[in-house]
Amino acid sequence: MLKNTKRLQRGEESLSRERIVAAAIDLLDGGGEAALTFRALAQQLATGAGAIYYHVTDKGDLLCAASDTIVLATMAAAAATADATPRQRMGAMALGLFDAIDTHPWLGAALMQAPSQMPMVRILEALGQQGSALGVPPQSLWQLTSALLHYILGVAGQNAANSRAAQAQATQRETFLDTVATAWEQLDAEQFPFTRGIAGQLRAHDDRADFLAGIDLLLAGAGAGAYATTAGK
Amino acid sequence: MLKNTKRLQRGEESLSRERIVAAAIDLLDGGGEAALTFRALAQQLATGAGAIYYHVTDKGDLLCAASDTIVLATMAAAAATADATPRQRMGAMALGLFDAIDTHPWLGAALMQAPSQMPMVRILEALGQQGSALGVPPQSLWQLTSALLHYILGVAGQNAANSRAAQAQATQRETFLDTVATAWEQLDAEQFPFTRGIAGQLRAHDDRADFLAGIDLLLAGAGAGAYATTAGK
DNA sequence: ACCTGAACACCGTTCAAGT
DNA sequence: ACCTGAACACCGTTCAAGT
Repeated sequence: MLKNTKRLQRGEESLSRERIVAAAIDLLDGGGEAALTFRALAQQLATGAGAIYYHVTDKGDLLCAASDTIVLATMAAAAATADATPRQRMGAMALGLFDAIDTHPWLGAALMQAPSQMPMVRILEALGQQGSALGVPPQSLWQLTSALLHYILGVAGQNAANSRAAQAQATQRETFLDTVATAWEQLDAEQFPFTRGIAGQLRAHDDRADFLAGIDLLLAGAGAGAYATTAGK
Repeated sequence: MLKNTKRLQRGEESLSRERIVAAAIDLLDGGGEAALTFRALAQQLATGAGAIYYHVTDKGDLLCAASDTIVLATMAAAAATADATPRQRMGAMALGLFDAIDTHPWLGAALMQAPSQMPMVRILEALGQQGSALGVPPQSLWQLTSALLHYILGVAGQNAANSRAAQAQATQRETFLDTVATAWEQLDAEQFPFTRGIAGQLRAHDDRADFLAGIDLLLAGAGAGAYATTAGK
């Protein structure tokens, strides 16, 4: 069904919010946040820059819609894990988000910019549901979920910044962290003994494992271990 | 001692990194991140936009220097607290950062953008030193400090985004959160039962207290309570 | 050495005009 | 209703030219 008066080529679809969001994700994945431009988007969609505003309010709206597409898929996949305890599903969600941000680094910054919008609400909802199922008492649920959310957001932002920095230097994430570690090791010994000491761990560490360790810390602190006897480690 | 050939008015100082950073902080405090512009900065300093680049590498460098000025003062104040346990000093640092970000909302986003730069390193160092003093075993220190750092960063970013959003709507932070809570209450009951349920708590909650609760969760999870018998609550 | 300010290469967003 | 694309009001950064 054609919505355009203009004759469309075979396989060509009329402009729509979904097509715009899909093209936006392509641009973001390809070249990071800087690559998402209304002009670039218009070119990719073979239309004018102004046409996009007919389907999208804002650049913020666009970023939010792009984020939501990915978050929706990620959370649905994690929630659907069969034969899993609430604790395991919670881990799957956290890990799913971590990986999603790893493959779409722009997602980290996008989530930070709209903390009360749909994508974050979806995450909050999923964490809250698993927390309830875990048996965390209602009075503690707010603090636990918001702490988890803040933590996830912090990791997201950090990863986004790191991959942005790595991209700016045209190096891999790994060699970028190595540069940072070396810089830390050359800090003043009097002022920065601790940072100098852990620089090596920065080089060796496993982002994913550390991320999960933080989630464990929060859940353990909330006493989740007490309710979840079958918690996966 | 004048560095300029040009005759300077009484009280006028030649351009310097410190003067530029101070002016940048003024602009940021006055109008948020959007207000920091090389043109605005040049005007405030009665100079040309290009002159600033003689003292500052980048806009990123400028933001980093501005952040560091505030973080340095904040951490020094918290570390200097007399008659305090390491645990209390840790709380003072976290709270000091929270308040600093509250009065300088742009700081939240700025810290997120440069996670391995000086301002964040200063925070890492301070947390690590207190963690050591607390008696946290060296093997656990990396995970604890990086989890704390991520968490603080997440809260920082969230606060920054909230105050940006409130400013965009020209309302107070409080009425902005009220708007969000109302939106959450109108979400689909089937899909978002948890979020609907805690919307009220979003309205009533105390940011500062929740922030501290998260820190407590992490420290408790790390077993810090075991080493710190005199931990302040 | 330090500063000037015009110029460059971009942005997001708007809007008269078209179909 | 939907699209076009020029125009507007900005950006950060550079650089020849000045002192």
